[in-house]
Amino acid sequence: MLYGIAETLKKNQLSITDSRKKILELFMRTNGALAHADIEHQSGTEFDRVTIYRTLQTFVEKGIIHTIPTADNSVRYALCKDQCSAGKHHDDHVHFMCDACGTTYCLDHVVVPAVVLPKGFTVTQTDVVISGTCKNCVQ
Amino acid sequence: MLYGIAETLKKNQLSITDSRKKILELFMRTNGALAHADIEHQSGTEFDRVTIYRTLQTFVEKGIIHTIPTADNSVRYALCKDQCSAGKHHDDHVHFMCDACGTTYCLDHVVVPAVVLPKGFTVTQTDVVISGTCKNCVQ
DNA sequence: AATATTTTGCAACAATGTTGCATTGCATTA
DNA sequence: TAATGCAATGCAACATTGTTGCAAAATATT
Repeated sequence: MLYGIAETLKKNQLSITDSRKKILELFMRTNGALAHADIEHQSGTEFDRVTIYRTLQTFVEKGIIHTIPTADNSVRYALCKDQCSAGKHHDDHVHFMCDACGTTYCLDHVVVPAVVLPKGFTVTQTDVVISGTCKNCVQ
Repeated sequence: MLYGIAETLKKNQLSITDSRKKILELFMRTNGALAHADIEHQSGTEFDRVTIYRTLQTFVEKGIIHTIPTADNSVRYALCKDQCSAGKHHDDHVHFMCDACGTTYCLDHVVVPAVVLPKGFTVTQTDVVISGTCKNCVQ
């Protein structure tokens, strides 16, 4: 992680509040992606559900985190790397979701191969979503 | 489309009912993918919401339709081609969702490039989700 | 046509997400 | 560092989406 918590919030012109610090910290401590429910549980009853929703929204808008499409259409969020900027997220991104444990990985070092589209289609974002068994769940 | 409506239902050992016929017909008439809401609107007040949910579930289980992961995590369904079988869906699939009109296309003829994963990861399904502007929305 | 099986609709509920508004907390400036 | 302005929070209420149990209706089977 290149920036600290307070630093990241300041850089994005966000007030430094307890909920934002805690939620951002949670993302920085977590290797994979988080669902809203994960955050709600892990932060206890400390914050209102609405605050968590709004915080996640804000983080997405600022390009601090991004949403991950999953095969089961559950909403998950993960920290963005540097190439993310507000509004415009990663153009290429491989995500892996384990069918067994549900952990979602950002495989940033895996190269997304170029896809050739029919004429008339313009690409703004390519997501590769892989489901399967992760290294911790293979026996 | 290779099979007719009644034929498809029979083949999958499903009773032929009004809701199933109507919903399957809707999918066959539609080029892109459908969200639950689309189906609810297009079939009017004819069927109960619950019936639509259950019909979609059944179709997914039988391999008649499949769900499509989208960048905005909305749930969409589309007809499966022949290679789909119950439980085991397409291994490779490119979907395109237009940011402008929301239409979701199954680009079956577009080849999904192989992705090399780190050791210990086993793949069961690869989805490529592309967002952008479709051929009807480019000016 | 009669019976067995499946599917449907209703009601109730659970989970997820959104909005408005008063209160609280943060940041700014003097 | 105290006072002020602005932004974020919590609460309540609501909207949407999805699920479950069960009696009634429709379909399939004999």
